[in-house]
Amino acid sequence: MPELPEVETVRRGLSELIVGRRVLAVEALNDKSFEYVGASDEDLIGAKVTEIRRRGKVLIIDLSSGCSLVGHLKMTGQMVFRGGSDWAAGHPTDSFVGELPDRSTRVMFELSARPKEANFSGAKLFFNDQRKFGWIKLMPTAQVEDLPFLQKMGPEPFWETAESEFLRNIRRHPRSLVKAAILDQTVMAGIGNIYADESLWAAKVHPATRVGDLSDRQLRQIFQAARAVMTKSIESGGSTMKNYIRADGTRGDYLEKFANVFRREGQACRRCGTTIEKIRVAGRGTHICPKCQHPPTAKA
DNA sequence: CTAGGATCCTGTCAGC
DNA sequence: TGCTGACAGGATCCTA
Repeated sequence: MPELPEVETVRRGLSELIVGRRVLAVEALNDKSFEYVGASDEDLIGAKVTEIRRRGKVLIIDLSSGCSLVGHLKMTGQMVFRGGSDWAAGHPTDSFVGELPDRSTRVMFELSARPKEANFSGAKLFFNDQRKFGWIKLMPTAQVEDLPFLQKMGPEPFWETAESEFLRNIRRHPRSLVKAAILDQTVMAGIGNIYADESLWAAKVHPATRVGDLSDRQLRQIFQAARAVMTKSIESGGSTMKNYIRADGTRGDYLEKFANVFRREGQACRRCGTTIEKIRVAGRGTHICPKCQHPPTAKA
């Protein structure tokens, strides 16, 4: 699930809540969810959280020990903080608000009080992940950038050079379907299934179009749309506990606030009124307006 | 080298 | 009700 805007929301939330705290204890309830890479518990227990960074969909929690906790939420990961103020972000589920740990909890961190924190009664950070695809690795901070996945990663959408890098990278996949190409993290960092569909709808490009059949102008429009929709999502706060629970107590969906096509099949296109369809492209569920987004066989 | 499909895992939902 | 298969906000590994 979590794509760039959601991971950024996690980063901002955790920055407020855990920077300055020390790690008192860690418990991995699923071995594959927590891995030591050239580091041990000695690099974790007692270390203070100094900064929290993000690269694409990867979260990087720097510690005073010279090591970092590097995490990927994949499809169903979420971070939940409990202690004083409660907070949660990532893939929205009832684990945002239920008692923890629960059956989706994979790793738990016990954290210290901050200086001058009044009435401290414990602080815990939970990494929950229903499908167990996500992971957290403890490793030396200096080695984080050498992770193959980060080495190959394309530009952040907000970098100055992002548009030209995106164009150069995506042109290396002329036979790919454009949806598959923009989901490729080596082309551009941070896009996932939601923002891929939203970007292509905004750029009026059909997701099954081959990259080689698109003009530079169309590719630029896709890039601009992706950056715009992700910016808007970050500003609206991604998916957090706060917007998961409606005022009346029922469960809401933060997509309601900005999605034009994603999970809107059967509803009217906000641009032309045509019924949104759900199809399958590049092995992923894909939402389109069949009128705005011309099929690949038609001349664009 | 690129492109496409299977795969990792749990949970839910539609259809029989 | 109970079973079965499809599918899910991701990325890697394997094959052609």
